[in-house]
Amino acid sequence: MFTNLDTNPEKKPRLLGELGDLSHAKVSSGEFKYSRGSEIFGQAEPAEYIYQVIEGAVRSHKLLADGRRQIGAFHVPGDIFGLENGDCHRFTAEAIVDTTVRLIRRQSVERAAKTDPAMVRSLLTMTTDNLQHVENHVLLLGRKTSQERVAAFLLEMNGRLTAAGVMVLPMNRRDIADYLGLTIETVSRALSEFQRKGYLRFLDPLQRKIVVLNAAGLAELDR
Amino acid sequence: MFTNLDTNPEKKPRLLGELGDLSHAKVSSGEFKYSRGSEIFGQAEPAEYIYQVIEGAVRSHKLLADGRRQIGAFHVPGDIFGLENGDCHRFTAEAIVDTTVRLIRRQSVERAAKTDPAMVRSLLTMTTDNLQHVENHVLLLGRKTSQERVAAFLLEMNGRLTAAGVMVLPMNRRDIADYLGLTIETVSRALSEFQRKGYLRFLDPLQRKIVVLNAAGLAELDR
DNA sequence: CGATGACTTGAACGCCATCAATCGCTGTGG
DNA sequence: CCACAGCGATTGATGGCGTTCAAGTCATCG
Repeated sequence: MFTNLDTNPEKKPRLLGELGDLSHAKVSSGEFKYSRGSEIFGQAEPAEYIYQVIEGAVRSHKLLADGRRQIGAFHVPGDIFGLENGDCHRFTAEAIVDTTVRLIRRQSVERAAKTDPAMVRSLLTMTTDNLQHVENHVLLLGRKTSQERVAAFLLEMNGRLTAAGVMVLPMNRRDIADYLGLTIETVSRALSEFQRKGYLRFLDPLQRKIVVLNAAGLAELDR
Repeated sequence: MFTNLDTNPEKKPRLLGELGDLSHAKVSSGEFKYSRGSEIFGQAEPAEYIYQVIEGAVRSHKLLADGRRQIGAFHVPGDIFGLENGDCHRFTAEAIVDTTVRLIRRQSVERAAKTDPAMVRSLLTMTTDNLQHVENHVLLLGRKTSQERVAAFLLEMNGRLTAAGVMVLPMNRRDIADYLGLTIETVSRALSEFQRKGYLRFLDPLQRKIVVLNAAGLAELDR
């Protein structure tokens, strides 16, 4: 699954390259800031823009009628989100911390796609990457134990937001729990267990700054 | 989620239309039969073909090292599966019953896509539909109770393979359980419970032929 | 300071998994 | 034809993993 065990991988993933495709073309784009906790778009709203995180972090989620929440993905700098083929957003997106995003008018992408086949290709590639992530998440949610889930989460985030050997999580335990289909207590217990095993170390009292000491050990647990 | 409550919907979903796009174009295709239980392609194998179910049923799954299985989707007549953007299959696909599929050389689709922008569009639409299904499944696996999962499954299948008011499930309880992230016993208990409530009726001793008597009741449970 | 929010830790509960027995049907061979 | 094995499914008993409920700690902020 998330087999990226590097402690210091390339910062910007290929999606930035993809947006390169979008941005150099004749598509209009601008920037916008969202403060911590604010909604960027809501589920079932018409999709007017496509977004790319410049700074900060975003979560995309679905809600059940009684408030149960499932987070589908976290978006960190470089990631594109809110890309829809249909007319409406299928998730609600919120800024986890103060966040700057680039906005691209969906209409202008559509227009560009009409004349530029490479653009449609690009959209297809991004959608497929997205699909692949969600498919792996289905396996995690359907069949993995709580420890395996938390280990997988750490490995995923370790690959995506580690700098100078330290991973700084922008999201709280509730967000993690709702991403992994668990409760905050279970997430907390798994993290404590990993610490006791010497797989990781916390650098701050809030325990959001994490050094992974034994990625192979975590990968062993994930499997 | 799966809000199709019709007991007798259009047999062939839009995907057939999509493949229409594929088949009328200059892409080579043929037919092939797989017997019950046989593998159509394996995870991580190079993707040489794209498939459409003509008759029968197919399951796509991922495995963990110790044998735990997660079924990502069931494919019934009209459905396309095995469509990859990358080089390799991300699931293993097996025939649930004796099954006839149409094979389309992936290469010929790729070639057609180079010259025909509508073809890429078509691929994008199919991938997006796929993505949407998996996104809903993530919510189900992450946050729904066992009864809600089974109810959602029944409603989904009711929309896809009901004829003359009767839904005939091609898959056994193990397949259903591995699709819903449950055990066969839990699936069985939920179905018995629904029968007791008068939401459905079994027509055969194997309890694969089902008449849904109260789809609204099931939808209530799903939510 | 007292209040609040994020996180951890402990104890008890409950949903679903596990283990096991049984039922009904199918196919096979004496 | 019947005995019997085998498969798929249901049903019951029990147990465990993760949830729920409840403190408790620590840091921040008014």
